[in-house]
Amino acid sequence: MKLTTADRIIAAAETRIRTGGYNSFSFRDIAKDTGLTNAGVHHYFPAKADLAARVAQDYTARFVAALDDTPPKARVAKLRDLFSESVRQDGRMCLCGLLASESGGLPDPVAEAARGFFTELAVRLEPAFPDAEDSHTEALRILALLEGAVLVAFSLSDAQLFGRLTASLT
Amino acid sequence: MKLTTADRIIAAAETRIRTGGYNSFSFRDIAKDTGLTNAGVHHYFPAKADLAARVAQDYTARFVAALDDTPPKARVAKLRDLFSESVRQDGRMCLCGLLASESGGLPDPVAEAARGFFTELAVRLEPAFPDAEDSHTEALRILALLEGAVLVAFSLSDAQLFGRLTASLT
DNA sequence: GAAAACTTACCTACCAGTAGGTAACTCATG
DNA sequence: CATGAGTTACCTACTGGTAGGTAAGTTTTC
Repeated sequence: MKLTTADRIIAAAETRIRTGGYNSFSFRDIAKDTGLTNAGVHHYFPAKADLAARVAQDYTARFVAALDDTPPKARVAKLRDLFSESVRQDGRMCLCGLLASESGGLPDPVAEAARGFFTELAVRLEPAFPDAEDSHTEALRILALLEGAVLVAFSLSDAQLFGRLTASLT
Repeated sequence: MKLTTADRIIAAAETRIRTGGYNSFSFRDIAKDTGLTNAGVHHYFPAKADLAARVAQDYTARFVAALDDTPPKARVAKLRDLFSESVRQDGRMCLCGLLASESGGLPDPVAEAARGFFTELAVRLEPAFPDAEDSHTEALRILALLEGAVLVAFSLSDAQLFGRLTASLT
């Protein structure tokens, strides 16, 4: 199954954003990455915000799908694995963690898409804490720890560090 | 005590970076903020990387000084307070957390300055864990949790959330 | 009066986004 | 089955605006 042009654009944009953030890439960069021209990219995504929001939505959807396919009790460990892969394989930041941190200066749809990553995943993590007093906060605590661990490991360029920082999540 | 022009530039740049990241502000923005011109800002900081690196160094120095003034056992709580203030008062991200997440696309001196935030603070947190097997990792774990909590609270625009996410640090 | 602190004026490079065209494909009609 | 209408997927060429940065002059301060 071949990737559509739109998907290749999305993939290129994800890589670009995950290395330097929303303002670090241009349509021309994406054009070079995909073999298109500036206008060719605009044909699929009229505005930069459209593209970035779509990238964040697709990224979130992948995580959501993986959690929905995992029994509640195993979801924390599953999410840790997903984040771990992200750091280890790509040596890159979490896309939505990066966008969230920049969200003060982002177009609204992009900031909202980044927010969606946390709210959507939190909902899927809550069933993992059936006995907790406040399972929502508990879920967000997991996400905060994972995001922080990715951030520190990424900054220090130490892929193994992520595992040590999140050892408490079994 | 009046602020020097250089310090006003640094303060303006810190605010700008903390809302949208390194690539979201320009010399012209800083000029407007300080009442100077584009070239006036360049007079103090020849290149953008110089300015951003200096902002990160000053930011780090403030945290370092506060921890050095605090007895080892109270440092984790102190750092939590500092981060909490950062979120509550300003409603902004941690400067070095943001820069660290963008560091894949940043000039080297800036990325290194952001890294310095973690390494410097980790060293000061280690004495808080005299019995730990690996006090360095323990210190980085604290930093990861704090950064993640700031990130999530910032993204969801919920200042109180930070307190709940970091309740385990007493 | 010399150094420090600026300003005006400018350059080159790049940005997101647009106007208008073209080649190829789909699909209904005769 | 052929034809023409409409659509998709691009491209070339360009716009107004902004980016970081600089050269040279003016003002302020000591």
